Amino acid sequence: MPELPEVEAVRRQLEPAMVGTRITRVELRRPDLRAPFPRRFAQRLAGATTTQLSRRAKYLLATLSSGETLLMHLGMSGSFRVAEAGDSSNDNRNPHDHVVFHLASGWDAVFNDPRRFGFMDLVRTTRLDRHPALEGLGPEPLSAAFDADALARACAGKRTPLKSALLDQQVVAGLGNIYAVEALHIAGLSPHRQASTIATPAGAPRDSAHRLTAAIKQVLAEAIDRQTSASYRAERFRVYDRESERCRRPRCPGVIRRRTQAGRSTFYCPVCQK
DNA sequence: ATTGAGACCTGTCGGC
DNA sequence: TGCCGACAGGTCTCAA
Repeated sequence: MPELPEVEAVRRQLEPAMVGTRITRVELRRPDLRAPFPRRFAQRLAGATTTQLSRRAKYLLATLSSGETLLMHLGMSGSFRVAEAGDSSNDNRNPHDHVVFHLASGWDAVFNDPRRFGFMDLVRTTRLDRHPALEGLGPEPLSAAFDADALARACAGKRTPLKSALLDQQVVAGLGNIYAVEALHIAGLSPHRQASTIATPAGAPRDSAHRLTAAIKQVLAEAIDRQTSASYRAERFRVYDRESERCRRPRCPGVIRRRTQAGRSTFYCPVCQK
């Protein structure tokens, strides 16, 4: 599920239950996810209060009163639910509930992750930026730091397909397969063109870089709105998962195609994406 | 240095 | 109905 907008939705869901609240106890139901939990994970969290819950790219960061920060990634299948205390123990435990944060407020924050590609670590807050998971990340796509100049600079000289470049978290941090493909469709750019073609040889942005930057911001902002709005209409993608269906661009006669790029499915309209 | 392929896991879905 | 392969919204590692 989780690209940037979904992670942001999880953050907003967790925030009221966690922030300003003490973690009374942590239940670890297995020793690892993608990697082993850090040593004494549960003990180090117990008694700490979460002062802030923030997001960087697809990572969640819980700043703790203990001077440490809990760094979390949802992988492909990770999710949280906030449950009535006790609702996750007893017989109500779902399969793949791997971590339960018992909170002083009486809520439990339960982490569930069938595929276990998720990740959790505890880091000294002062050394957070030097954590390997975070230090290489590119700009936040919704921040002012991410503009056509930044995108063009990051793509200049890259021989990979444009879509692969968008999935590179050093180019822009937080896009995943769905929204990369959606943004390219909005911008009218082929996923297969070489990434460097959106920049001049000197690394300045071409018109395509401006369009792509705007499209990325638009698609992410819309997705965040949709996640948080009550009137959530499931599935409103332009191209993702729409192979053989009509292109949604007004008056475009194209039919959506699917091709595998770097092991991932790419969906695009061969008519209006150049 | 880049870039692509494979690996990590489990669940689900379509076809036979 | 049951089995089997393909595929899933992410990232890391390794070899060319």
